[in-house]
Amino acid sequence: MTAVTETATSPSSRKASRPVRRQQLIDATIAVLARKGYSALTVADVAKTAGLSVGIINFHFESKEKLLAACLSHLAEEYYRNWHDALAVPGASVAERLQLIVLGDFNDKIFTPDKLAAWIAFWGETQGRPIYVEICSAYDDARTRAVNDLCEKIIKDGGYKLVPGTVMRALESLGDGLWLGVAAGNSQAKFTITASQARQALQAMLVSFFPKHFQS
Amino acid sequence: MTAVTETATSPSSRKASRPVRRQQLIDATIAVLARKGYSALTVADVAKTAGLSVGIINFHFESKEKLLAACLSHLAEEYYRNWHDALAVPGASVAERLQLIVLGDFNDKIFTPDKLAAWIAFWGETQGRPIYVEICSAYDDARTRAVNDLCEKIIKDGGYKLVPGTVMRALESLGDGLWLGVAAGNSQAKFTITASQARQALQAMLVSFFPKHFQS
Amino acid sequence: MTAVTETATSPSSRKASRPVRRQQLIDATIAVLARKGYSALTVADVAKTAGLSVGIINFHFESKEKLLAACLSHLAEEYYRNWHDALAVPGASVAERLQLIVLGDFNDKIFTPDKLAAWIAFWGETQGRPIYVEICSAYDDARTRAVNDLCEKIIKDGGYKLVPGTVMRALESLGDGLWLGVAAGNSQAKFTITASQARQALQAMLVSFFPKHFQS
Amino acid sequence: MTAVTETATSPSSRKASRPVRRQQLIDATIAVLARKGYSALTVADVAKTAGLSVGIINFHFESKEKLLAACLSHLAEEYYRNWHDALAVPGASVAERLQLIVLGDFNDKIFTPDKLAAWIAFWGETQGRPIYVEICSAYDDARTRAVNDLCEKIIKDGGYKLVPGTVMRALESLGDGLWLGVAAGNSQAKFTITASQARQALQAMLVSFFPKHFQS
DNA sequence: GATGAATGAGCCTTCATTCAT
DNA sequence: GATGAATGAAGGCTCATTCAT
Repeated sequence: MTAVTETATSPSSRKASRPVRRQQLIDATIAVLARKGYSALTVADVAKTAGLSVGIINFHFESKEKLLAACLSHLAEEYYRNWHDALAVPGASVAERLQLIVLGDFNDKIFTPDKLAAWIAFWGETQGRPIYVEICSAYDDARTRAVNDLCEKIIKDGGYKLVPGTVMRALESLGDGLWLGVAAGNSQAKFTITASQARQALQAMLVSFFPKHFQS
Repeated sequence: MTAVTETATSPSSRKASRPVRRQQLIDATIAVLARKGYSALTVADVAKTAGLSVGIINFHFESKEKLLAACLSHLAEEYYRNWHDALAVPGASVAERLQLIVLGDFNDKIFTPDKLAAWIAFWGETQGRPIYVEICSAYDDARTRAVNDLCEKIIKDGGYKLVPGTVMRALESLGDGLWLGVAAGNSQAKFTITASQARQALQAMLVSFFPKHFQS
Repeated sequence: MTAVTETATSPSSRKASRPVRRQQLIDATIAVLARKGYSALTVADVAKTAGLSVGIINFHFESKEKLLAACLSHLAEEYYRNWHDALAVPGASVAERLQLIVLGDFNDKIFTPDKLAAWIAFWGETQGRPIYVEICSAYDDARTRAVNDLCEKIIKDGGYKLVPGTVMRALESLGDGLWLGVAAGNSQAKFTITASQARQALQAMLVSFFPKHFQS
Repeated sequence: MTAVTETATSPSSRKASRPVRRQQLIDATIAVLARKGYSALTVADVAKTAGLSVGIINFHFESKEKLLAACLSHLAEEYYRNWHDALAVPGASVAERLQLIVLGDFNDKIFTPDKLAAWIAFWGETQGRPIYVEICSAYDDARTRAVNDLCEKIIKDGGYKLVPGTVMRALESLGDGLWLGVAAGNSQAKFTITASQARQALQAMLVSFFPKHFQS
């Protein structure tokens, strides 16, 4: 029962299935992005990291550009699924849901040093690359709306004197800023933020905004 | 009395002084960073934007790498001076000082679309480029300490049940996240943040954390 | 009696005989040569045009180079057979034979847009590829000698004041030039040559050189 | 009077004028085309042949493709000027003009082994490269018309029973075919055509078509 | 026999840097 | 000081060839 039947398309086999190879290359891209940043990433790096040859990238992605776009899409979708699944918990109160969605950004699945660094790398390249904005915007809108809804309900429920949009924006931006801060801390030491400090900051904000719903 | 002392250092004069040329090139770098992003920036772009020849860059900065480092240093120092000068206002209360330092990040001097975009571009390239972290860290430490001090004093003064470090981190990260959000909004439209919304979010947080010191 | 002997060698059968597969690939090569030219031809193109996989080419021809050589050999031999068979007509006069051999170059069998284009493509790659010259030279020599013989006989027979070699060269070169001209006309429009105009030019030359043997 | 003042922009000077560099690179392209053929030509070859670095090609021509197009344009224009200037001889009869234009294709200026080979290389790549056809067609039309006019006049003048278009086509195609034949002879030996034999063939054709105007 | 994913050498192109003018 | 043509290393992409299936 506990045995896991490995599929025939393990990454190391000479002929892996298309999706497997693509994922393998996307993972390698994230790793290289984290190690060298966007501007210094080369397809040779990615191929080497994946343990494959350079030609394979254009074979599976047509171009470096499309590999990167696919990588961002992957991250965006994974991020989306993470908070979306969190909301699916049955029987959770509105406040619990808000906490789940907001603090869920620091889950082990998506909150890894490499993925964080990859996200920042993409953010930095948004200028002059409208495609990256496009890739994210649909997912982002859904997220923004979801958080806004929860804030609205809690505000009404608690009779808080707060503007939902402002609170939503504050929570979301704080999350982004903390990711940035944590990511900066990966490379060096002094005065940077740890994941648990990040969660505390977020929690403090929830408590502060909605004292009737959250306790430190 | 009739002599125009600025003449020799006008950017358009054929023989401008070193500092003037350097500033001219740094400004052009910021503009290109905003227009094309870090990875697509070329020295030819910068030179053209500055209305100068390519050769001049290596003459004044030795290399592209050093030009970019100088550009980041310029941004970091300008940012530093902005909040540091804000604190120098005589006779301001602690709460007023905190507000000044936190909302001062949205001053017209440093909060311009191009400079914002340039900052994001540099953040994205922090990975594998320790120099960029080094350039900022001294300034950042001072800032972190300054905000932390103010939070400590306000917490003590108001008897708030809050951990200064956590509040400091929340305020600073929110600021970063809002910059990110505003920058993203420069390129596209839906659901993004404006500068005034950013200030409101920051203000809401201050009010929420320190209700005795701040009112919406 | 009811057995269909051809079945096993139909091009579409999974296991076609070697000669059939080779011919299929040579035909595809001619088609690609005509569509894209020599320098842009890829084995993937050829394979796709033939409806086969890339691997099959090296299996049947060892290399791209050898496929192309085989293709040229095929064209050269087909061309050779075309005029050689024409000469085999029994009871034809010398003049008739010359006309058959010279105008036979415009027969439907060998004078097709694709084959013409393929020939021109090979001519263009003669430089630095002695093999192509070698492939053709044996066939060419035979042809040259045959046409020269016929010219000699007609000149002697008609008492013309002409040098056989010069006439032979003129006729053969005119043929080549007309092929070139017709091929050029395949891709565009204005002022180019049609097959019937080509035949007229050749005929006009025969009439002009040998008025006693040919009439327009 | 005999002293030739070399201009300041000799090809070997570090900063030659744009036209000089371009011509230098076009000449090198012709040489490489003749040595290796179209498909094997690399920009590294061209640069090396010109004694310059690879980067210079894209600097002066943007791309390999445009270098080749410029090369063909150069050949086409040079060819055009050659016969056009030949027609400018004052006091020449119509027959003399036809001879000048037709045999002028074998002038030392344009009839060199390298240029011949380059022409053939381009002819071979006409398929799928409409640009090459476009480059030549305007020049070609003018030429076709000029030869046609001369044929018309001679036919009328001599009362020949010939169709001008057919004669024109025969002369022009013979010229093309002879170029092809001579070019083939550059690389090998047996039974190929020399320049003088080519001129004889052309002359024989003129004599044959227009016996009252030309004598062998 | 046949397939097509995988490999990697080779080529075009870009661009930071140099240096003669 | 300033210019911009020239250099050449580095990187992305193509594609002939291989080989596990």
